[in-house]
Amino acid sequence: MAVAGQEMDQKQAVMEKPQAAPRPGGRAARIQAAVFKAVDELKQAGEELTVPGIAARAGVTPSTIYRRWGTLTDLLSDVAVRQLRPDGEPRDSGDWRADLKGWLEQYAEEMASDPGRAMMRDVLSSDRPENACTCAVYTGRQLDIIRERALARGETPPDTRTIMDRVVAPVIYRILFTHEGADGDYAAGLVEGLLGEGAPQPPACWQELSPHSLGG
Amino acid sequence: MAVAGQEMDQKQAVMEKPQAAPRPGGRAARIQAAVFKAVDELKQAGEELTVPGIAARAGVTPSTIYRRWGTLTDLLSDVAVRQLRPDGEPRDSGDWRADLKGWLEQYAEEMASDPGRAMMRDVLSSDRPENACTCAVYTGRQLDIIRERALARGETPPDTRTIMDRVVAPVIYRILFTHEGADGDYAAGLVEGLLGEGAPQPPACWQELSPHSLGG
DNA sequence: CTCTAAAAGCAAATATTTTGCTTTAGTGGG
DNA sequence: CCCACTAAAGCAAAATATTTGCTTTTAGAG
Repeated sequence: MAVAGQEMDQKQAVMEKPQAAPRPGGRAARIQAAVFKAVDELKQAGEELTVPGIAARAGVTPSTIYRRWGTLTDLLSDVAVRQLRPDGEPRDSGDWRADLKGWLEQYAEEMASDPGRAMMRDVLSSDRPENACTCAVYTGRQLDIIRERALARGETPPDTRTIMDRVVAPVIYRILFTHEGADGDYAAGLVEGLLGEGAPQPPACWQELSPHSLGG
Repeated sequence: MAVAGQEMDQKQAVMEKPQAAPRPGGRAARIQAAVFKAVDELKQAGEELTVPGIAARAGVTPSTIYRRWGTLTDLLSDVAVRQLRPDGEPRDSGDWRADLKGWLEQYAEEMASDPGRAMMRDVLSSDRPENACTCAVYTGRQLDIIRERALARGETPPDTRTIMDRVVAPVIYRILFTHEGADGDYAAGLVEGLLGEGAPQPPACWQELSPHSLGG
């Protein structure tokens, strides 16, 4: 029983448990795919999304899910990041401002939609900071693309961090915290304001506090 | 049994079920307080926060909690908003930039702390948009105070919406999505950049995608 | 081909959530 | 002040979900 102690230690030192992608191509991957698909389908169907339900649909036993993901929340978080991955590059219109406006408008619309909100919530609800971070990385990459093209054309776009701060962050904040959409005008206004002054639309939600549960 | 139909209808038309504060001052309020206190205490103690556990500590039956709040998530959301209520006014230093920097630095630190993150997560995880909205309102009010004072002194601060977009949103986005803190320099940089150009610190988190669950 | 270890299946044990019914506590009318 | 009424709490049984110990399968290494 105590045969290969040192070798074990070496192995453990090297291994870095990559959460949910152990032996790529094998059974693990198949099951992961089945589970993700099951979640997608149940979401589509408007079903209730319970672990037993997902397991049944995936043809898998619940304990498999519990052991791999821990909680429903974490599973949904993983599913959401996957769905948030951008499917293509931002359109190239020959001008970075236009590119950015176009991209942002679509991005804002997606994120403000009910499924978009749900995905963000799922990502943020789990205790997996990597997932939230991945979302930001995806966004940053899209912006980088717009930016690289601009630089190649000799334009001088602000750096990605600035765009995140000035344009992405306000849109997301608005969606998450004010329950307002972030419509085209608002988005365009943010882009206009990117360099120098800019104060577009007024807010709305913060007129009245819900008395709700604030009593004490 | 069908005696007072019309009167019933009138009553129902007037009532607007205010989620969790029904007959103020009575039993309902006492129980709400007991439950909130129980949650606080268990959080303090680092306990696990289950509905049965909270119910036990509050001296209440679990079904009471389930019927009033629906889910643990919603209860925690309510608790979190209460804790996020600001305890005082921002300091008055005689200059709005300084006020804002001071306030923001403290705000960012609070929100970036583990309890702060947990509270934001709790608020955003529930399907109670009012709660998230309330957070934004609280923040807006603090900013309004700084701003009103500035106006009274004859200064010309940007409007609250702009401050939210340019200063609050980036800080929160950073905390939620990049798992970085938002330190004093970063915050100060945002305030400096409020009018005109400004591009402080570099990011960090978005160097590498976690391979985790992005396989397919 | 065999051996090993990680991961899946299975089923029993726990824990949680939901639900129907009963009891209690505020509220308004007499 | 007492009574009737209603909303909410308590209780306990039923339904669900989660955890856990053990067995079986499977992919990969020798």
